[in-house]
Amino acid sequence: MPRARIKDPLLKLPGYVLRRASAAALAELNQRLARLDLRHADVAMLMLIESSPGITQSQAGHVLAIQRANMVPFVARLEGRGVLQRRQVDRRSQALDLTRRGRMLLVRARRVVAAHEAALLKRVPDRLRPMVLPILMALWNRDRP
Amino acid sequence: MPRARIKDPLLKLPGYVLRRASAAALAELNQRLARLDLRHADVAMLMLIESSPGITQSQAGHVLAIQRANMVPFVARLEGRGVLQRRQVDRRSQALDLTRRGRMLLVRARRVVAAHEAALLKRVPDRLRPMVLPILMALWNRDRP
DNA sequence: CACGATTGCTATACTATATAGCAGTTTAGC
DNA sequence: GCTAAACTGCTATATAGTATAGCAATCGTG
Repeated sequence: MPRARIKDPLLKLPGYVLRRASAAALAELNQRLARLDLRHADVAMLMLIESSPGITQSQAGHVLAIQRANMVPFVARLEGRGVLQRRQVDRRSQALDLTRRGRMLLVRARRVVAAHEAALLKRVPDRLRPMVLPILMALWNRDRP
Repeated sequence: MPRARIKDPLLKLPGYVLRRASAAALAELNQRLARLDLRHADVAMLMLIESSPGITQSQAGHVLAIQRANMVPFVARLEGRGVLQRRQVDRRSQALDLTRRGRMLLVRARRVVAAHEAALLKRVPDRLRPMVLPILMALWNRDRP
């Protein structure tokens, strides 16, 4: 006989469920991206640079909430991989651009991300689906784009 | 003149916003808990043990998604702090129980968590609020409790 | 022009999470 | 009952993500 089923007393706490949902989704996404040898943050960066070519390193860090210090090895890795290149915009700022290779990789990465996002949304009942993004944005406290 | 405002092209992706919202909420909670010298995982553990006294270490790890290997220093720290105690239930399993000190700390921690959760929900417009938990549970893929 | 703010960087540290393997123990199937 | 499989706690180790402090050079503004 299996021991009495343990109940998770935290399931009523939105903050807790938010964390668990995020962790699960992130792990899933990273697994999907593994075959492109990418992590979720890489794709976020590529998409951001594509959207704002020539964005500076510090601006990118600001948008993605990556600290200056952590941007250094992060960008260096992507540059070393040949998916982005840095360009001196003045004598302290580095502008970032996708390389041809980066753009091609991004095409594939975007497909993976799209599949992931679709899978996520599909778990939500139809009637609730339109509320997903507004609620997440509100929880993020980022209603103003 | 300020450079053209950079737009975050990821704001339409629920998975991305989920991650950002989770990270922001978690940082906020940990800050609130700092004055009790607790982290979010500590409180989760305390609440779980309170809800299921005598739960074994491995069961607790299973519910909270903490791996066996990582449970060891985690539980040791809480035990060293005198908020929980371990009890040998058979010759391999450790049952966990709150100490008196643990129960008293939990009372205060729960107030902090409640304030945090309330603050989270308050950011969501009234009409959407009832959908928060169902949506997060669905995204977690954990509809079945 | 001078001062404060910004940028990229190094070094470092801490948290969270993950894997592999081990010894002892319990459970389940035969 | 005995053996094989599964489980438990543990050590050791590795990686990812995040955080702080401080530095030198540079830029923007008053």
